[in-house]
Amino acid sequence: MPTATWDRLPSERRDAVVAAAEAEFGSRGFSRGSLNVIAREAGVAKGSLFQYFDDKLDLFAYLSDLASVRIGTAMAKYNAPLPWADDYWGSLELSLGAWVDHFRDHPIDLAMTAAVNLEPDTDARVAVRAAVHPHYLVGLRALIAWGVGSGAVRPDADHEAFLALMLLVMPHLALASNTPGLDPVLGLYDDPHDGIARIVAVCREAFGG
Amino acid sequence: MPTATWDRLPSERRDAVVAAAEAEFGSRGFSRGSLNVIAREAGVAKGSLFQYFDDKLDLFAYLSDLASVRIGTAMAKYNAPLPWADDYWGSLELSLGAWVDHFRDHPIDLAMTAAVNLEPDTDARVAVRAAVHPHYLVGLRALIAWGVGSGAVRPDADHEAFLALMLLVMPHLALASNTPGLDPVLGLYDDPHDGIARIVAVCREAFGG
Amino acid sequence: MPTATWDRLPSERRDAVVAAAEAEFGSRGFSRGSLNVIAREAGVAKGSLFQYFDDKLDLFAYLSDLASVRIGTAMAKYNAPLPWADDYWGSLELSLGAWVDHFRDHPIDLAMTAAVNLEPDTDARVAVRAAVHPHYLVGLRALIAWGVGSGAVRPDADHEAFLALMLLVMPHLALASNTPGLDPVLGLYDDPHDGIARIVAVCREAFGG
Amino acid sequence: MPTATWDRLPSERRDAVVAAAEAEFGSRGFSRGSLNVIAREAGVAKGSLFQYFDDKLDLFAYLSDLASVRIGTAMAKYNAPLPWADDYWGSLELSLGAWVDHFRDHPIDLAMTAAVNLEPDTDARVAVRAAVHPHYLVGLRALIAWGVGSGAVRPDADHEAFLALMLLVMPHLALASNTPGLDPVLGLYDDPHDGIARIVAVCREAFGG
DNA sequence: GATGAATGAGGCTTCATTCAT
DNA sequence: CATGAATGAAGCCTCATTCAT
Repeated sequence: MPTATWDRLPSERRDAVVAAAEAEFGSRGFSRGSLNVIAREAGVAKGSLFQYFDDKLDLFAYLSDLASVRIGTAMAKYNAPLPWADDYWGSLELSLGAWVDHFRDHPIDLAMTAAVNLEPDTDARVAVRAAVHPHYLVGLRALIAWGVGSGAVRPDADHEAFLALMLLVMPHLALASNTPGLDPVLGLYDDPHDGIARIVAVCREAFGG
Repeated sequence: MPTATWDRLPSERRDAVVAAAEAEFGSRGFSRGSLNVIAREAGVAKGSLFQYFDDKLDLFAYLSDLASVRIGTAMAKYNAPLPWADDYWGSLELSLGAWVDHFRDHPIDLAMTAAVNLEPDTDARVAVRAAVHPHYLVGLRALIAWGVGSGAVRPDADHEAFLALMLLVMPHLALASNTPGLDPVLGLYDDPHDGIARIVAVCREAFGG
Repeated sequence: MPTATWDRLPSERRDAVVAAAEAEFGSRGFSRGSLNVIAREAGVAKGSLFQYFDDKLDLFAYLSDLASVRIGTAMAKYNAPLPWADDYWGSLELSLGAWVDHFRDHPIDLAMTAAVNLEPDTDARVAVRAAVHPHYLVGLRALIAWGVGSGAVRPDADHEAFLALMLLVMPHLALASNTPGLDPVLGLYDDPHDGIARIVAVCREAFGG
Repeated sequence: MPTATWDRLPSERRDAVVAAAEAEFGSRGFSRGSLNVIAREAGVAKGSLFQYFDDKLDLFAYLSDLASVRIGTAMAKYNAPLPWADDYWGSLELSLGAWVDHFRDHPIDLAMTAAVNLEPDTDARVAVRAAVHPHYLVGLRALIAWGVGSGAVRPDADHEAFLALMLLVMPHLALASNTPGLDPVLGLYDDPHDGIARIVAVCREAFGG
């Protein structure tokens, strides 16, 4: 989505734009975020942004993409050494714990996730999620496949429903564990790991062998 | 919340403002909705709106409140005649179907739900959810109690997790069934009722007797 | 086309906006004319212009309308005392002379006529001419009817072609008589009245009895 | 006019620039035409355009020149085989028909004609017409001379007025036949050839033998 | 208590031109 | 001689809010 010009840019310039845009969109969301502010903070002319990206949405989609790749990479690294074959549900619990910790430690990723999931403009929300969903789906399908392979997930369980559930739960987990007041029931903000354990237990009942 | 002036107003005037505001916010969302349009459609001076409400957000919060009462009442009416005792999971499926249909038929309620759940300003989001969650929780706790009472929900199941799940799923169901692109897995937008059936089946596996 | 707000405005404010807009559009044309400049020169907030007119084109169309009414009124006054019945072609010549003199004496009308006829943006040009043509046509049809009534114009002449010719010739006359270099043949800029006489003679040959 | 660099250029490069520029100005007009687009379509760096031409207007003037030569050549070719001596007015009608058709089939020539005739900047308009008028006049004087020679045009008719009329009518014919809304009387846009016939008939009455 | 005109900052986007490489 | 990134002024337009009447 960025233009060829963007790719040829010196990396300091790219970094300045990315940092300014993440800060702005992270704190004000997509539709309230301002390109004026981004350009000013990045020390870049307003017009330059339009040499790099088609429009505001294009820039935001690019940042969403960056964030989801970053998140995906981190999670892959967390997931790799886990004993999925031996203890699938335990591994899932550890993985979701790492997921929550990642967002605690990477406020920019948290902010971008919030911006993507909370965008109030319908069109923008749909567009941006369409860009991000595939990334999530790839990772989640693999995760479910491991469960099926190891026998921990019943072959006749509704795997797509499992997928849909995770797609709904994971962003919620990220946000609710790091923002007070979003989850009045499980207390995710105060102690995410207990809530995670209970959620995994539910999944095990529903989809386990 | 509305000023004293608002309460002293002739009810036709109040109704005109509410109708115009719901139509505008319902079709364009909160941030894109325009007070100019609302005033014009209500046949009221722009300045008058500011004698009734502190600002745009205040007006919107008032409408949110109206909507959650309206939604709660409608659902209570839907739920009352269902055979919860005889067929709990079937009733739950019917109830969620009615839930989705309600939002399909009441775009204003949909818009309010979207705005409440998608508010990008963290503080505002937390505050507005704090106001709305209790309404939901009351209804959902009752619903779960019926399940336990009828034996359909296992006594030793994690009832709080069930509650938390429903609190997450229901707004998602309302939005994803009525907005394209939010659910890439179950196809809720194209055929909500199939997705609902699968979700209920998952709950039954997880919490059923 | 102006809003109701415009009509309720104090006349000094209206006059200021009209004067600024005529100066700007007259000197720079429609598409190069700037609303920023107009607002600044009129001593009015940028946003106010949009309370008075739907958009830039709406404002320009209004000014065109004003100018054509002004021109039409002036011409009607010139035409009234002329001896159309006794000496049609002589009267036509005098009338066209007055037409040219009017634009010499009213540079704003000249500038607006230029702006309407020379607008380079196709859509704007079409829209603006559509607003102005009817005014011209009413006057010209009357003028031709007098010729037919007096017997000076042959009943079987192509009256519509006469009309089309006048519609083409008159703006050209106005511009070419008051701008050097537009008419390299008849010398309208140096001595409009000789050129007019020759044009009327052509019409007499073509449409006369 | 082009720089010396332009003349030293490989002809493919020149052709690419000319083709891209004609396409852009042809479809979007002078003021809305974009040098960015031209450079991109021509496969040439933006900066290069400024090594070939002083500025946007210089490039456009060059294209205008190309176009008027092209138009003149095309019309000479159309006119040559027509039976001017035997049927002057019929030939004129055919010639004007071909004129209109040429512009229908060559939108770039149409755009150039529009830009030349509609240039809103007074000085630029005068200058560019001064460059183009001589081309027209040579052709038109020849055309009128044929009429006089064949006896179709009265020797004592006002030949200069005929010339001036054609100079006014021909660009109008080109534009009005190919742009809706410019001619509300004769319907040139819908059926140019009927309008042309009526115009020629008028000329015949006015100047014919 | 109602009105509605005025405000003006701010929104996104375009583009001819420059100039260092 | 070609390149193309950077510029930044300027474009039109929106809108919540104020305040004098």
